[in-house]
Amino acid sequence: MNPSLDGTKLALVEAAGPLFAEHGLEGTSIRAIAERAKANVAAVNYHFGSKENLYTEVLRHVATRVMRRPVGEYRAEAEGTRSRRDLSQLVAEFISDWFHSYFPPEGPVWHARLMMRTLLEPSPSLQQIVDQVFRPEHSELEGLLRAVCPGMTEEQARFCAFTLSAQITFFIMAKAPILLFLRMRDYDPAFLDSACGHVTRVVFAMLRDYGAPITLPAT
Amino acid sequence: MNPSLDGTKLALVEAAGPLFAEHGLEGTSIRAIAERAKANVAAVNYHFGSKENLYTEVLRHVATRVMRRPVGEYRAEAEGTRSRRDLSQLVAEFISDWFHSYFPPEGPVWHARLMMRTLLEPSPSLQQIVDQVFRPEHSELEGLLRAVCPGMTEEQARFCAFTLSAQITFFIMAKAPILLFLRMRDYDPAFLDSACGHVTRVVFAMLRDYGAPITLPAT
DNA sequence: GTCTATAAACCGATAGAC
DNA sequence: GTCTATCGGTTTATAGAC
Repeated sequence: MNPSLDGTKLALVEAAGPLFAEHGLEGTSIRAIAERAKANVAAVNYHFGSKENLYTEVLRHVATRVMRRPVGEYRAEAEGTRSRRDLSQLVAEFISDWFHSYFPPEGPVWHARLMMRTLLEPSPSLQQIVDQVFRPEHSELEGLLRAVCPGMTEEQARFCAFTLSAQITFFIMAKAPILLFLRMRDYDPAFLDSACGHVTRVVFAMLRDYGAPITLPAT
Repeated sequence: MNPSLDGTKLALVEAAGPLFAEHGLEGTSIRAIAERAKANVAAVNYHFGSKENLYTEVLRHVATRVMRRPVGEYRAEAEGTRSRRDLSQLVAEFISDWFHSYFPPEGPVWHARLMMRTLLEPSPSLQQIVDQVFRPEHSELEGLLRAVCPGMTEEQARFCAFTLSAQITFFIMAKAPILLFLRMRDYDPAFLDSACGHVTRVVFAMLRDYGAPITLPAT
């Protein structure tokens, strides 16, 4: 997507990602980034001009590359499905896929955390991120919801999408206190399955309340 | 609650609150706090020993003073209520009170933002905050849910409480992008009413799905 | 393009006068 | 308890050799 990311630039972006996600823009030093990228202290300023520019580049990198399987596919499938059973299955699959895409069995979850942090913290490129990432994705999500539940108004679909986003956002952002609260070391697969099951159940109850012809499939 | 907060100490705590909420612990300098509090640069270290201690003190101040009407009152009332209509009314009132307590018509909303930031960012006193603030409050909330919906297991009540927290958390944390997304300047009362109405509807659908004998009261 | 060296500013914390 | 002055450390950013 962005061929101008050569070796060092790419290394800097990939080193900065997890650091920004964990410590924020102000809490991450150029030195820490350079050290992690095995690059020189001056590399960031040479390649990006400033730390803020690098932050923007990292967000662009995350947004254009590593997002989950497109929501639009589910929406298209939902629009062509009539059977109550198939529609229910489709929604359940979407929620599960979507939930677990933020908690891969292995690998870093800093993409999600960085996105979440960008939501919370005013960043130099927030307007850009909203327009280029959140708006299109949210639009697809609303389309999926309205395909499943044709009776919903636009505003209701928007709020339902918020409810969906809120659930996953919460488990990502509040991970540290949740773990302390539950006296756990890390989210284990069993907990994630329970959480995903609860979210699915809540979303089904919500959509059914709004008139969707769906029933929670037996596990 | 804490009588040892005299003039200057109180001024420092009240000056630091909004700054910590907006810029975080690392992003807020002692000098900025002192300037806002019209105090000397050395005042923070003199009165609190360190910036981190001040942060903890601010959180304690927020937690012990400005939180909403205690959840325990609702729980106690719910445990003594049998009528389906009264129980429904009680739950609806609780959700509305609780939602709107985070969006007062006037006055600062930095309390909520600071709490949210504490959720996101590892702070020196997170364990303390979890034990002293989140755990008791969550316990009361779970109690309320189980009083309304006696069939729920402990784990189910915990997840339902998470769902409740997630909804409000989302509207606070993601406020900036939501406003950009909706092309609004600020949450207006009409939007907040719609949002609260949606949250109420979702929670009712969820609790009914878990077996609670409640019905959404007509507005 | 990569490195060293360093400038210029800022930070938290403290010593000491008042 | 409040203030000034300052220390020691870190930050971003840059100048200049290679």
